[in-house]
Amino acid sequence: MDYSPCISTSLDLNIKPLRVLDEAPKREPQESNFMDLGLNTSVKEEINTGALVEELNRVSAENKKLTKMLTVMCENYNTLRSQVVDYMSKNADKELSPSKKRKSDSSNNIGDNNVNMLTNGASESSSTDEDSSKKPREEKITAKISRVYVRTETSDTSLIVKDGYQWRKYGQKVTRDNPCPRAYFKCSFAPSCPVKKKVQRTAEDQSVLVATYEGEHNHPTQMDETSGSSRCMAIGSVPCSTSLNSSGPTITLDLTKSKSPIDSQSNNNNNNSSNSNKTALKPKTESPEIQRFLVEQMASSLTKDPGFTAALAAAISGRIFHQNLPGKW
DNA sequence: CGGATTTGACCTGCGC
DNA sequence: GCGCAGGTCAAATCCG
Repeated sequence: MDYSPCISTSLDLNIKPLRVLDEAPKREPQESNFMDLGLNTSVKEEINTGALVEELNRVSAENKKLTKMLTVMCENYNTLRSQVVDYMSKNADKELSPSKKRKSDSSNNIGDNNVNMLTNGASESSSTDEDSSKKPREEKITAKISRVYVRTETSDTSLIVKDGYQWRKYGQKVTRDNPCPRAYFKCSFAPSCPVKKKVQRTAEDQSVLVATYEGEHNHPTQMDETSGSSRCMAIGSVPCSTSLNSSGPTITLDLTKSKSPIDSQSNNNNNNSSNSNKTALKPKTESPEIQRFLVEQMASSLTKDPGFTAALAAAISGRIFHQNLPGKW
């Protein structure tokens, strides 16, 4: 994942309404009052323009610097995340290879078993054949298996993984290799939906729930039902949702919240459209059109906000004003 | 009262 | 064939 190319971090501060650059000669009368230092108009304007250009260069250099810092941060985040993914994969292999595992089980977790975990959210997916021994052969082949790791509060004893679907618990069992009970769920949102889910805490870290999904939903999520086909509840204002559907996981980041991006992405599983081994845990990489749309939405939200534009105008004019006063800044 | 959850019994597949 | 373990069923129970 690479966030930096997705969104340009350069601020396109459209300060035209302020008329400080291209319309400096047409300054308002009151504007000249506080800068009248006895110089003639053309000299003053020259000085002001030069100062503005200088300031603009400075701000754009600062902007570049911040962009670079953000890129570095993203890279560091990616590196750390991949380390976590590796670590979890190793742990999952260990956990799922007891000596007396059933034949079908032990063969499942070799190979394309992508397991991921986020520190506080959910994650991941893969297509494995896990737990398929009970099913007829054709189901074994076609059933899509994915696994999601969800970190919960240790005090939270419920085996509930919120993923946008409605589940009905039909059984619970204590398994041999894990003292924590495993809960069995069926999708109850659509009566004909064949999807099943197993949820169990990991033996190593009981704050981590492992949800194993089996099959494909033949219906939309509840969120899809209530808000149309859009998986994002409000792209322009308060965007954030996570959901699963038959075509794969959907992650929408809520940029208005202070939580870390990690918290906002979850349930990145069920890449059912393909059986190939996927790199899990990617936030949904939208098409360039959608990315552009999101950026435009953000920009328009900001520019339409009178408070923001007023504050921006005040800040810029304030800095310009102060720069023309010696001893300040 | 109806839907969801719990839980013991039963079923099925696998290893020995 | 037997025993074990995981998965499912369904009656009992809970809860809003």
